[in-house]
Amino acid sequence: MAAKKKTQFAILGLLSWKPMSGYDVKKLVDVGLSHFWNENYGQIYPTLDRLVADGLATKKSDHASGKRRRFVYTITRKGKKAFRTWIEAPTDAPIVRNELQLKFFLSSGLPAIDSVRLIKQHQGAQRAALAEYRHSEAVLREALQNDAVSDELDELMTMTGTDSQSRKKQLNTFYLTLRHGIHIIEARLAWCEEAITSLGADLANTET
Amino acid sequence: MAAKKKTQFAILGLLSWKPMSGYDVKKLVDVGLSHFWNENYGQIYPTLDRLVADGLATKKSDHASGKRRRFVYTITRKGKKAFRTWIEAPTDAPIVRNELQLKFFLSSGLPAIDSVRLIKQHQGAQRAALAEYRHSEAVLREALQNDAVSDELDELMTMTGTDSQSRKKQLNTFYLTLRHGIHIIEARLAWCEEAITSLGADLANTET
DNA sequence: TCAGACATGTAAGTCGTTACATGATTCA
DNA sequence: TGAATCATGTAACGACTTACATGTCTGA
Repeated sequence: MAAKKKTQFAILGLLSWKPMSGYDVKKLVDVGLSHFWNENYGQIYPTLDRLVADGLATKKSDHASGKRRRFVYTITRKGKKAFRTWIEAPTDAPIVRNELQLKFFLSSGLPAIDSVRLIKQHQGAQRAALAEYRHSEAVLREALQNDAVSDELDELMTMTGTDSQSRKKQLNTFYLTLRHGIHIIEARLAWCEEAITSLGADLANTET
Repeated sequence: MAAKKKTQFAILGLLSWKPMSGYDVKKLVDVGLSHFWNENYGQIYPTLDRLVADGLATKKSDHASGKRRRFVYTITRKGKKAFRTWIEAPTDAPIVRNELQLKFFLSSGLPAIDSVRLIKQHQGAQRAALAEYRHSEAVLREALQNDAVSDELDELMTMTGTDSQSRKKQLNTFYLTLRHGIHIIEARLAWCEEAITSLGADLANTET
């Protein structure tokens, strides 16, 4: 029939940390999961309502005291159970749609110089991403070593609802998740170097 | 409104090598692009018809001489132009949906031992994939060095319609594409090691 | 003969993106 | 006062997956 409703579990997992709104969900996904996951409002709000319909979460208006209207979703016991079941179920292999690789593969009939141009653009984007990740890595590493979070991190920790006991564990999870992103980007950059060298040799052979 | 019709260009790119059927398209995608792309029949056949409707390809019955019924699609001049335009257009960043990373990130509230189990399963799957890739790598490397393709490869080269002049270039593209997959899998495995070590230290700290 | 590969297609349902629509609050 | 951020949602349109449906040919 159809796919696996992973959006539901992703949101359920975030709610298992702390009750939050659709807006909070979006922000946390963007900040914490962006290099291997993404969700958008068009998915999030309907999914939250569905979670409620399925009894996995409850919806409460948090509109009091002259504040903005805001709906906070809280995971139920049934929701926690469903989340645990999902965690323990077999995990699908990573799904990747890499347009650069697709273009590179398909453009084998074109001059090598075109492929090199393609790869160099990609290389630039990956280097920029790496620089950002390296910054976050430094911030997290410092927090882990000094056992004290910076202002920058404090907001994130508040959003996740982490209490002080589990803070270090949560930080380490963030750190390791980021390390995964760094490993992947470095792998892509290593490939760029290798491919450019290989195609450069081609160019030298055919053009001299 | 909606997404970018990359399936169309992926198929167009394959047709730019050689006229082929929907079945051929599926096989080539599975063999050559599987670690960074996938298509299925439910996409392929409608897309091929759409390509024809848009004047980017033509459809011919290849049903003669007691053979099976078979429809072969041929790229048109307009199709080639559209393909070139796509190649030269800005390339989207890779899109990844990594369920393992998602689970790992979300399960930070669970005991470290659960995370370790999760990662070890993933590690096993990645090791198996690496072994397969290593085999293909050896086959391709040999073909490149000896300038002679094995039987195993010959079928692939026939499918792609490569003539003898561009054969070496085509082989090198296959090789580099595969190298990308190997870089990525190695990065994932390196992360697994790192994460298990880190979580192992946690376990030692909290359980002794 | 019979399994496996060849070959084409549809139906149903979900996923996912983008644009649109609307409005409140905060802070410089 | 006006830009940025907070906040919620819908509509339209593809994209994507899976199961189903059907039939042929080849080679062990």
